[in-house]
Amino acid sequence: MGNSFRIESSTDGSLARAGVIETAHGAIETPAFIPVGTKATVKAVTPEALGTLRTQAVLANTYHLYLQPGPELLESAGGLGKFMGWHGPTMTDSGGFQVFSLGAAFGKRLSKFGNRKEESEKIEESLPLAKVDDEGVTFRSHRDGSEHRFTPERSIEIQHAIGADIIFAFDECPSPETDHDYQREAMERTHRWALRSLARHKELGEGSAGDQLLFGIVQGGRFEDLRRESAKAIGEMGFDGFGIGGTFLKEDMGNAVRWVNELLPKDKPRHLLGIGEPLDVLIAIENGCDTFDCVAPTRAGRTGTIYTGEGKINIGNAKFEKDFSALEVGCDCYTCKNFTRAYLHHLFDAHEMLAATLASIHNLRFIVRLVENAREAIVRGEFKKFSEEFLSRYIKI
RNA sequence: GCGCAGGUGGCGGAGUGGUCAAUCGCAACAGACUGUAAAUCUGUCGCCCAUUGGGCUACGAAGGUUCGAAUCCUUCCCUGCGCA
Repeated sequence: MGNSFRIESSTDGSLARAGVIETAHGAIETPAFIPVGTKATVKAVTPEALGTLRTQAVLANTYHLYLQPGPELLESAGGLGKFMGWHGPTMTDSGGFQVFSLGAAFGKRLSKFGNRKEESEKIEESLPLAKVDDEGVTFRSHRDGSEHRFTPERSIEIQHAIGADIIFAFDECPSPETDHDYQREAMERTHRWALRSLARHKELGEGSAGDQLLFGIVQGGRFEDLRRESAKAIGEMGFDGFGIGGTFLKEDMGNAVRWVNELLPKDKPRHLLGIGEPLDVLIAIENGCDTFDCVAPTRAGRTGTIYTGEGKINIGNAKFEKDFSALEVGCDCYTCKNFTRAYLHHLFDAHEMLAATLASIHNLRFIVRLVENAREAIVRGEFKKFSEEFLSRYIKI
């Protein structure tokens, strides 16, 4: 596997860098925000619109596509991109995150970020749908309860069938509530799984056309020793790039990412998994990440939260009923150029499907543009200044 | 005019002597959402103070029975259906 990544510029004083990842379906100029299209669709947004808002790649999910419509179907369709009508680069997550979301997090209000305040609300216990052992993970389908088993090998096989340009090693994503001991155990297991993922990838000829890039995933939670150990181990295994996975406390994310990126090989791309609020993206870039995927822009958009330069607004609020200005004045997205806050308010109020589409388009464009601007700033050598200017305006309302 | 069925919080609709400021749904108001179990979830939702809690006014209106009434009785008003 030749190197498919080159750095165009990097800044002094931070780990931020601008580069290009070459894939079989085109280049990704980094840093880049990658929208999530779990089930081979970025919810509510057409591929055409994704192109217009200058999305560079889409990330789908192995677990979901495996359950529906199944890897065989995707393979006969000519691969993920062709199937979904998206002709740019694609990625698939390995299913490792579902170890968490269907496991420890199942039935609880738990996200990638831990809560420093123990909001110990009594949460009704529900049986997890995922169980980890050293060999792999046994899942129960969230759709029909049927039992399925993922191993690192199986995940890679499925990802080969799905055919995304960048695929990920199968990992265990532990809960933010787990302690150092368990984080170590999960990390070590993830390392073993990484080697197995890599081995299976090679056996299969590195992708059907030999052109799938495999990224290894760093774990270690919020613990510095584990993060560094994981970065070192995964970094030496010979992956085409890296994913930074796992969970942390909100305020520790920047550190966790920095610990890792100080040690990962500089000449390979680093993808921060599942991060994507505007502030977090800037922190990630500053600390050396090249790409990030996140459901936040689309999920928030679908549920009425709109990103603006001054922070997030909830468009359903009564105060927007007669606000005939754009969602964000000066925004170059389709939604802002053609519709008003009052109209979006009405669409949400009326539960119209177009609400989700227009809001998702805006939020995606907002964050894609933020990252585009960050890239330009890196190239100019002014990332720090750019970031500070953005932060000074972007207040959490 | 007679007969029957009804009148409950913004709306729909439970409740038919005490644990009822009143199930539930909708609407309203607000919040959350970070590798998507998500076009989802949570909270508030008579009025006034309060942290747990307390006070007040309420189930068409007015009287009455009862220790106690949204629930029982009387009269009145209104609505729907049927018959004249």
